Amino acid sequence: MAHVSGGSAVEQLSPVHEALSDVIDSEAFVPRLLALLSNALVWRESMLLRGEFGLGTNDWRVLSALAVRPGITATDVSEFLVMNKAVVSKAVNVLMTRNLITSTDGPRGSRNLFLTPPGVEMHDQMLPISLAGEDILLSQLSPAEATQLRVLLGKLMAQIPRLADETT
Amino acid sequence: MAHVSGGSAVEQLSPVHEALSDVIDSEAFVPRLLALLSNALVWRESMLLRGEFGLGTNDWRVLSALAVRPGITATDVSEFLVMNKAVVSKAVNVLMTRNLITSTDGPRGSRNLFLTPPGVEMHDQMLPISLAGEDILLSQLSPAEATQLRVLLGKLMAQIPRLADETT
DNA sequence: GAAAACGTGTTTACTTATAAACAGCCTAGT
DNA sequence: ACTAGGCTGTTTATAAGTAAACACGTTTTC
Repeated sequence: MAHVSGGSAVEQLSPVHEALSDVIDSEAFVPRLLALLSNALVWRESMLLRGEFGLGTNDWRVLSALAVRPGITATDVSEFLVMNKAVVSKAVNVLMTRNLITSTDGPRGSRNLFLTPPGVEMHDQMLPISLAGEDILLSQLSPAEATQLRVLLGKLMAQIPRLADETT
Repeated sequence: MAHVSGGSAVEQLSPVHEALSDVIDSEAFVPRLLALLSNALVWRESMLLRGEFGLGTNDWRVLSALAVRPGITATDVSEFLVMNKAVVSKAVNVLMTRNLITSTDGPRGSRNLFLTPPGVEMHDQMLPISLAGEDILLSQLSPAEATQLRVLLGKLMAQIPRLADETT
């Protein structure tokens, strides 16, 4: 082991601490697994959508929201997708410019958003790409396992409010 | 339903398309669940660590890597944590400035990184916060379920290379 | 009916992430 | 020895995300 110059250093933690912190970056630490999986999915989707359609993941998310909930407002999209208002605003701008969505004036200065026919076409082309991500990820799971995974993740989702509470 | 002004719009997709795209933002779509869970965890950890110690999640990640692998280089940390080189470089800078880590000169102009005693102390204070995130998330799972979750996520992890391959 | 409060969406300033270019150093080959 | 290439880690430029401030119009409230 190299000589330590310019200050004291610790080359070995106590066994207890090492055992604990070993977990953090191991394959057993769920938060790390979730982060790596999510990052890989987003990265893939971003690459494919940008490359083939010149749209970002946020644009795609908004487009997909309007496919399911035609006529909702930007604020609704923001809540529905758990997405920042500014991000939605920019995505709406992009989609408007490319004539993929239109809007009608709603109450209180709001605007109801709709897909245009080209928007529907674009949506139909993007959707399979997005769905394929899940297919690839789950391809080694049996149907029963896939179901169980969703059940377990659902239970985890229920704990999100407790994570947020802790910071207050 | 409001009148559509300034262009044609589509208020309703075909049943087939609607049924498909409905999945994307539903509780059954695994990529979305993973993203929401991961974001919530990172958000919580970021808030707590920044608030209590003035360090970001990247600083913490690097610190934890050095606790498990004392003496590794910045490049090693980058690979170990699947983290951008630039991010590691900045984190190392922060940690150096605060005397939480030291370095010794290694081969080829590399530097071996070590925790200092204050770094170990900081690590011991931060670790429980990080571990608590997982505890909260898994708190409604039985031990058997928790194990199964890790197994399933492990199978998903094995598919990450296939996600990356698709973009080439 | 004027003033305050609210809800809409946009803009701004700031932070963070990403990838490519870069400079320095060592090694290897000729 | 001297050049070419391959490492290290840093810097830079660009893109993306975040939160607060903002402007505008519409309700309320007195």
